[in-house]
Amino acid sequence: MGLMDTQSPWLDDGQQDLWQALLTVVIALPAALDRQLQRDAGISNFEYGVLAQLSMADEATMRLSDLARVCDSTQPRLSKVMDRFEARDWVTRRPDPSDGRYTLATLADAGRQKLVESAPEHVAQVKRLVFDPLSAAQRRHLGAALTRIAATVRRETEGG
Amino acid sequence: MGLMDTQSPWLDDGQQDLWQALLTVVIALPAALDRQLQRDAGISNFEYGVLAQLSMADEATMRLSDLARVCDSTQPRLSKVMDRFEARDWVTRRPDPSDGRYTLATLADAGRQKLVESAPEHVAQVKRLVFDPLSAAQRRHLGAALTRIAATVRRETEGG
DNA sequence: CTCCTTCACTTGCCTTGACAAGTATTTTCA
DNA sequence: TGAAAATACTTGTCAAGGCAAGTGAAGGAG
Repeated sequence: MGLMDTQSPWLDDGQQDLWQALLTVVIALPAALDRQLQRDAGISNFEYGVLAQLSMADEATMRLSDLARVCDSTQPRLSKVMDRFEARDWVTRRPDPSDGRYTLATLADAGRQKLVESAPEHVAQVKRLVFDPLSAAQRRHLGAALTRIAATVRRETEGG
Repeated sequence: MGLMDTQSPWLDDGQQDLWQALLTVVIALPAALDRQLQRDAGISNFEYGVLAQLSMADEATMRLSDLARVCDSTQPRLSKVMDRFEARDWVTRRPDPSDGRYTLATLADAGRQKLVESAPEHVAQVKRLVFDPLSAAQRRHLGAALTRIAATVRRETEGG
């Protein structure tokens, strides 16, 4: 992480290849996930993530602000998704008894059922697109590198 | 790439970590790039990519359909961006003499100037967020893994 | 106790992007 | 040769998401 890393205003050839591949992945991968979920389950990748995160929480219940953070979402975006989910009885909302400013969201039975229905094909798609092309060693390396980048981007998003 | 890879309907713990990091990167990284470019240059990451791809082409000229493909874009999306660019004299459009169905886009001087102005801070941001956190070996591994995933996703997008 | 600030969430306006239909040009084939 | 199909791009319509302003609740100063 010396000076050279940020000094030259251009990327060298090897960096260009990495960068182009990363651009393709960050653009085309979410689109591919959205297509599969939209086709098979009628929900977006983001909506799936909201259901999945809620399902993993204690009592299947979270504060909306926490849910927004783990879903990499803004509050207005999550708010509108929760409107749709509540209309379909996939979740319930109620004020947090311990602090009326917070809102607690709980995954309802119909929402859990939707998630369980959607999961197998979605997980299979993730494995096809991300895990199957890689060896076990490549997966380890990829995980390590992405974890570092994700941490850096998170710092930038929150603090910067 | 044995049966186990696609058979079980769930991800194991190591896969979960990789997957969560990848989700963060594909969502938060484009957002961080957009913020920087919007703030410093008044353009989106996608618009920067269009200018950059055009600038690298022979004679700074490409068919719109080719440009859309290398930018991972649909045709309507690119069409509207070209409307804005043409209004600012950043590009010119004309029918391809060899086949009037194609449209050739050429980067104009003002467009190249905008790109050159915007590039240093943008490239620095890319280096900060993506390259600086990694060792040289990690960069090689990441590039190899992403190239494989990108190829798989591209096949899915085009053929599937 | 009252007012002000802070905090969490929601609402309204606007831009962006996707999909489908429309237009213009070239190719195909009877 | 002339109508039909294919190709490349543009336009129209609609939903999704970002930002700023609005609402309601909790803490703090006077």
